[in-house]
Amino acid sequence: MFSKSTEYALRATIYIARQSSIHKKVSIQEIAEGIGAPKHFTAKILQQLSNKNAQIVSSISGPSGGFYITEEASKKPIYIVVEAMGENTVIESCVLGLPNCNDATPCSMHKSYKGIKKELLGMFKNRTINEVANSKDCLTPVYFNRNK
Amino acid sequence: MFSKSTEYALRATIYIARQSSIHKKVSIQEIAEGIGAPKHFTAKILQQLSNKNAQIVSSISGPSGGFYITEEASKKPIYIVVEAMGENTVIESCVLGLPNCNDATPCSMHKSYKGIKKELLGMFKNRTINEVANSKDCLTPVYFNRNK
DNA sequence: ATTATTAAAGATAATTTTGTCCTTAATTTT
DNA sequence: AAAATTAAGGACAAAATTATCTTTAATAAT
Repeated sequence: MFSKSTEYALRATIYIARQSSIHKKVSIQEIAEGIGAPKHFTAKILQQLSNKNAQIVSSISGPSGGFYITEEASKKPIYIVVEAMGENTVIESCVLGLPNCNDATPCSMHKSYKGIKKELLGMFKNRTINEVANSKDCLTPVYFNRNK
Repeated sequence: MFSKSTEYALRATIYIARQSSIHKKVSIQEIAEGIGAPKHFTAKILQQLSNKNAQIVSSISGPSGGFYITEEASKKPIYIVVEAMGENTVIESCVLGLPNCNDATPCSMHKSYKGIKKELLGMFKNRTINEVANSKDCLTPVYFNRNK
């Protein structure tokens, strides 16, 4: 569904948010290992998530530094991560990739996809980063990288 | 959601099915123009859809030749197109891309995504190629490439 | 038979995505 | 102040995806 970049972005955000909720900052090293993603590639993604436009994750250099997410940011919908990675179109556009598909001039799948798209969008827009990160639905202690 | 290849594959299949339902064969040229995809790339995709494993579209070389879909094939679910392109995982796997995510060891989004995934899968598995191609939901005479 | 038309197949190229490496800057600890 | 630790940023490389081009094979019409 999403690109690797966006998958990593979501996983990283959730990982950091979990640690931040117990007031822990985490290093790129730890994040990368925790989410099962290449270290330097993870670094690049974290830059995108922390830049001026996105401001989803925060960071501090130097020893005892690392990444964290403010309480304010963690109250925003998880959707902003997808948006920051520029992949909100994945959820919002036509299944057949038609640029001119809409309610007025629908493609063959438009009607059946419309409701699903709405739910999909809701899944990202109606749940905050914090809610997702600390979801009770996910009972396992370590979320990612279990098979390492 | 899907790669360009799969989008083109779905569009091409629908386009051919529509023409086949009025007993018309169509050339690569016509298909490519009709769906708004590069000609030679479309040809490659049609090869994938017509090969021994897939057998979704049929073709005949030479003048008055072209592509068509048999009545039998058009009764199969549109899902087989996605499958032939090797992208059924897009619909069937974890949103976060975790290989070990399942009901027993769910990721943070698993529960909320589960129902959506089921609907998404149903959209492709419960509708035949013919149903999608000749859907009454789509009223516009030309499905694709309207802005050319 | 020859020519024209069409798909099949293979080679190559461009672009995008993914991944790695190295240097620099910031910050803390000693 | 010096050393150590961490993120930031830029350059580069590998792989995958998307796109193009050329030749060959099949088939029909002339």
